[in-house]
Amino acid sequence: MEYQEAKTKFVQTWGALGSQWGINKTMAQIHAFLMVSYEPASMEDIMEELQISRGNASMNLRALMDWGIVYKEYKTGERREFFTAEKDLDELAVKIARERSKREIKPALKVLKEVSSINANATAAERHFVDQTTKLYDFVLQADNVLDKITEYKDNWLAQLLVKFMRK
Amino acid sequence: MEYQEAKTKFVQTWGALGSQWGINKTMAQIHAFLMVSYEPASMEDIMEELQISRGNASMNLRALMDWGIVYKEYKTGERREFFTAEKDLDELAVKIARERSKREIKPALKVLKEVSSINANATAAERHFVDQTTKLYDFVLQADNVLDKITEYKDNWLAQLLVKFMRK
DNA sequence: ATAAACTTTCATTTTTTATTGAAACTTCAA
DNA sequence: TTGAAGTTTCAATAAAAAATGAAAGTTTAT
Repeated sequence: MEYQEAKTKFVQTWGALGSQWGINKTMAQIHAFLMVSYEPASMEDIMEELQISRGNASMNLRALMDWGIVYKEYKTGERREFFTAEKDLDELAVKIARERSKREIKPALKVLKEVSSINANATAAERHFVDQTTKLYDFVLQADNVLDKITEYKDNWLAQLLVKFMRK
Repeated sequence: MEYQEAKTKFVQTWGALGSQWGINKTMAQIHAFLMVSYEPASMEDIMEELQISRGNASMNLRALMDWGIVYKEYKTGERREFFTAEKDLDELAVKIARERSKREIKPALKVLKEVSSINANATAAERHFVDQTTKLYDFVLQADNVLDKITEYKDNWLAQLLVKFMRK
């Protein structure tokens, strides 16, 4: 396989993976492209490489910056803006985990708490509902806490986790 | 909040969450509904509760059974099939983790290995590409291994994980 | 202050994904 | 072995999500 072919394949695959995880395809592709770019890329570079429109590039770059996994860079004497991706994988994982916790897990917890706190124990079905949603609340809360703890380590959390589990 | 209202809210919320995680909305809603159903539900019950067509219900129930998180049940003397959800949350998490590893992580690893193994070190850009994709391969492989290890525990893996991390 | 160089926004269009529903299929009791 | 009761399939349709592109908005050098 040639370099160019490999690069395209990588970007496409990462994009497809993204869309299975609730991140839109282009957003994942831009990130993939920047991850393997040796130098910061301009918006033109990105549009060219991924064959996407200016608007699309602009919106997805903004989203990536909101997530904190892509940065703007300025080159002295250059009017244009350049972009780079967070390349440290531990840092990347931590940022993604935090963002998803904030956007998805926290709001879900709120709803779980609400629905599990209703006053309903007249019938067996009602008691079962309260019981199940309470368990789910506890479970998700605990999972979110583990995520928090893990991301506190930042550097090398994954390796540490593996060691811990190997030891068992 | 009343029982019925809470139930609907729970099903809707779980459905929305599902679609952010690459599981389609109806599939997640059916699962949520079955999770909090006191008794096994028939396809009619599900169609009625979620206001969906027979085909939709059938296809998504099949998918849930393929994932191993919904089971068919037969009642003696009843022609119809009934469905229940896996209600043990540890078991549920393990099954979902395994399924996604198989469907998404394993194929991604294969591509990462491919593209990181190309013979390309003529330019700095090429060397950077190989370097980055190799790191990514190692990282994802390690993450997948941790997932494997964790899910081996089955019962209570989450609590154990928390304990391990608290101790540190 | 101006205009060239560049970026952002958002109404419209395209693409992708999910849903419907009717026909085909299966199962079982009589 | 038939047909009623139920389930599955899949081509057609609908809904949702993403992408386009042109106009509006910024920034900066002169």
